[in-house]
Amino acid sequence: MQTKQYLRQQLNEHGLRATPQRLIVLQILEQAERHLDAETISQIANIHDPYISLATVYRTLNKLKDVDLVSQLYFARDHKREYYEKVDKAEHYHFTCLTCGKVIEMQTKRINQAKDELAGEHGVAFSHTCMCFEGYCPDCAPKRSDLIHTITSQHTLNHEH
Amino acid sequence: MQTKQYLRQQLNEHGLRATPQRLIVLQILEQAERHLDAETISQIANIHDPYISLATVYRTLNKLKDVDLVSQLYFARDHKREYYEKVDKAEHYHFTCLTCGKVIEMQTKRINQAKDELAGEHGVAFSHTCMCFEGYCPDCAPKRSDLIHTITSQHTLNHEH
DNA sequence: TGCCTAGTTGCAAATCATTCTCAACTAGAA
DNA sequence: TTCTAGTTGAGAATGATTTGCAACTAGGCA
Ligand SMILES: [Mn+2]
Ligand SMILES: [Mn+2]
Ligand SMILES: [Zn+2]
Ligand SMILES: [Zn+2]
Repeated sequence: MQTKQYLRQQLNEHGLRATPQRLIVLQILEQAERHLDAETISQIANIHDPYISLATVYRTLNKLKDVDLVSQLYFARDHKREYYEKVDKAEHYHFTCLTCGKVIEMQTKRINQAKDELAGEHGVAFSHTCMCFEGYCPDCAPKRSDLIHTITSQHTLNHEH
Repeated sequence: MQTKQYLRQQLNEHGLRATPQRLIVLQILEQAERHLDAETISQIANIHDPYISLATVYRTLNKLKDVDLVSQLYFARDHKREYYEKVDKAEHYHFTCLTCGKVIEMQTKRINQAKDELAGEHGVAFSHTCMCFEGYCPDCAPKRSDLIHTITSQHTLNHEH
C-alpha cells in the first residue's frame, strides 16, 4: 500500500529512472503476497497498461535485481523459471513441496553461521547464495508414506502459475 | 580407476541397462577431477566412441541423477548450464569465484543442522537441496578491493568449458 | 544358445524462458 | 525548453535441454 511517490523515490535512490513501466512492476512486487515469475508479472502489468512488453518486464526485473530492490530465486529443481520477490522481509529460505507445489518460507541463522565459518576457513568473501529446499510438506508427507511402497520415484511438481 | 565390470554392476544394481554409452558416460564422471557439463561430457565421450549423441548423454545423465549415482548442480548464478559429478565424495558445497571462475568445494555440518532443525519446526521432510555460493576467492578478493571504487557492479564470470 | 520385447539410441526438430537488435521514445539534468 | 543517455516495444534470436520417431539392443526366458 505504498504511494506511487514512494516507489518513484526508491527507484531514483538506486539510480534508476522512474518510468511508468518500472513503477508498475515495482508496485506489483510490492503488493504481491507470493513469489511471481516474469510471465505472471507481465500479465498483471498488462491490466494496468496493456502496452508494457514482456521484454521490458524482464529488463526491469534485472535492473531491480542489480540494485537489490528485488531478489530472484528458483523453486525446487525447476531452475528453468525464475521467480521474484521484493526484498523487504527478513532473510529467509524457500522450501517447495514436490507433491502440492506449496512454497514454505523458513528462517534460520544456521546458514549465515555456516557462511561466516566457511568464509574464515577458506578466506573467501561471499556475495550471493542460491539456495532452495525441496521435499514434502506436512500435508503431503503422510499420504506419501502410504504410497512409498507402490510408487518408486514419480513426483509430480505442480507449479501454480 | 574402476574396471568396466564395476561400472556395469553399478548400473545394474540401480536398475539401469548397461549400454556402452552409459558405461562411457559413467566412466568419464568416475575419472573426472572437476565438475563437467553435458557438452563437455559429450566431447570426451566422442573420443571413445564418435557416435554417442548429445541427446543420449543428456538422457543418461538424467537417469544417473534419478538413481542418485550422479548429482547435478549449478554454479554461481548461471543456472542455465547444469554440471554433474559422481556422488562418491562426502557431502560438500560449491563456491564459485565471480572473477576467476574457480570452484571451491567446502564442507560444513551447519547446513544439515539447519535442515534438521527446520524439518522439526515445520514438520516437513527434506529430499533434495540446491545450494550454490558465489563471491570472491582469496586470489581475487584483494584485487577487487582495489578496484571497488572504480568498478560499480560489472563482474565477469569466466566459465572454463 | 537363439528369441523377444521393453528399454535405449541417433538424428533432427521442437521447446521455451530469457536475451537481444534497433529504431522510436522519454526522464530528468541543465 | 533543450538535449541526450537511458529506456521501450516488437519481434527475432539464443541456447541448453527435451522430444518424436524409427531403428536398434540388453538381458530375461525358453
Ligand atoms: Mn520469499
Ligand atoms: Mn563437487
Ligand atoms: Zn505438499
Ligand atoms: Zn577468483
